[in-house]
Amino acid sequence: MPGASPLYRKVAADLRTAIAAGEYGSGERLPAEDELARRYGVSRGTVRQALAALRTDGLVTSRRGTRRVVLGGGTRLQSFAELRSFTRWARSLGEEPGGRVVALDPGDATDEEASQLQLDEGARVFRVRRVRTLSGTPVMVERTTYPEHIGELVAGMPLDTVSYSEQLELHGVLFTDAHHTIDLAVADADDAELLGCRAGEALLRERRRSTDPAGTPVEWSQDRYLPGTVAFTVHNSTATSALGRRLSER
Amino acid sequence: MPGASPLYRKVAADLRTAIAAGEYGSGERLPAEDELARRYGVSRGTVRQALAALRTDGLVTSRRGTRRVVLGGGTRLQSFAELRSFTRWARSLGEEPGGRVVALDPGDATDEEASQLQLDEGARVFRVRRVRTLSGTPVMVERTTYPEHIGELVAGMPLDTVSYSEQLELHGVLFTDAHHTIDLAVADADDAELLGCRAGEALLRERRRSTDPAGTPVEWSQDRYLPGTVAFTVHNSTATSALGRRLSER
DNA sequence: GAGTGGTCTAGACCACGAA
DNA sequence: TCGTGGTCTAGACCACTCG
Repeated sequence: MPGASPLYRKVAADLRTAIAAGEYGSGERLPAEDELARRYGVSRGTVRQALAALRTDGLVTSRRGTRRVVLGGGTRLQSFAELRSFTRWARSLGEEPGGRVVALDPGDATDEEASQLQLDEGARVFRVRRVRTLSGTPVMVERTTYPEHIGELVAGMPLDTVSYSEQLELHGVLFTDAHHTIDLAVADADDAELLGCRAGEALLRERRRSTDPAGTPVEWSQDRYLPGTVAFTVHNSTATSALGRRLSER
Repeated sequence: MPGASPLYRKVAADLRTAIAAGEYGSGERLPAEDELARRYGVSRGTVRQALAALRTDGLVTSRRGTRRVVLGGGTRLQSFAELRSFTRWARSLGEEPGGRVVALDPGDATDEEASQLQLDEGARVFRVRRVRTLSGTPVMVERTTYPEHIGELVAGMPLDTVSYSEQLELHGVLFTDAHHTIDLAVADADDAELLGCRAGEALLRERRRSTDPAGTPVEWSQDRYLPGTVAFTVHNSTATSALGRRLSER
């Protein structure tokens, strides 16, 4: 029946806009599932699929016995694509993303790189270091390690490529899962120079391991943000818990 | 049919232990859905519900056309309860959780508190400030604001109560959703004294707004961790995106 | 072309919340 | 008690991957 995108996505999108438009205000109750099913001319299962998406976004509650309630206040969450790509994220904010490649070198995988990318120790990898800017202001230093076959694609791109992500997707490299770790790091001399801060100053660090649909690691990245430029937001609930906390390893 | 917990949870639990036991190693393919359905004597829908849970935990991939693949390496994610409660989290690590109440006062809600807890400005709230320790070592300062009716419960508890969460649950206060924001904060004089660090030093900050099943805010908390003690981990994918990134407000 | 996961339907029963 | 969401079933068709 559906042409482009699944039915439940359309229902979800419609509900999202309805909520955004204030049709269902914060704290109000959503129509019952049966009612929505009738209204959209789909089965209850499809409605539930749509509502599950709103649920994990933290847009609505859900509990047995009562209609769903619209939750207010939450920060807008980002699509996976926006989250993974600095460029897309910046654009979605209306900011002008930029970047400058500081270094792009092949090398042999360190222990950590090998482990994160599931390569043999000493396997060939490509490392890219970039300063990322928002409307001209440096906000982040990005150190990414790619496995050889992907790194070669990156190395073949013009140095002023703004978004490697988008280019890699055009080459058929898909990113579908990512595991993030967020903590603090201390700016080293390089960071300090690139970001215009003092060495020794604390930075917000995000380490990220991305995998493709088959579960093969395609990227291992360490991003260091200047304090006060970004914050990370997470929604979770008893039903969906994507967040964790762990002791820092030393 | 089942008494205590839904069927799909049991299936999910079983698959989780099988994976943990190495029955399906990292990178290996899981049995097909139909096969699992037969094996567990449930319908395919139920198996899919179980697998969806493993999916959002980042334990397995999924894409059309191929069997699911077991993902390796990811840090173990925590249950919602472990995540929300410092006490439970510490216990799950085998550490001894501790805390010392520094201040417990009623007061009038500030603008931010009123907005986060969806109260009228100037409404009565309770504020608790605590130092949290892991096996005796201070790692975090917690500043929590409760709406009046919950704060009164907290105020009625013994000062050496280790876990307010657990006590509140016994009083029927349920936490089901939370929205977290993670960024940096600078230690003020109080933080410095309580944590034994220098004032002005950077701390890892987590701000958290928790709501009950009806969507009513029950807690607004700001936790500041000593650098190097904890890191936050998030898994997300094209299918489930609970993570966001946003510009810091100033 | 066979195998597999993604989507969708129709109907059933249960557990919980609120009146 | 009744409305509602949670769970479960059985079956169908499609879209994609891979040999």
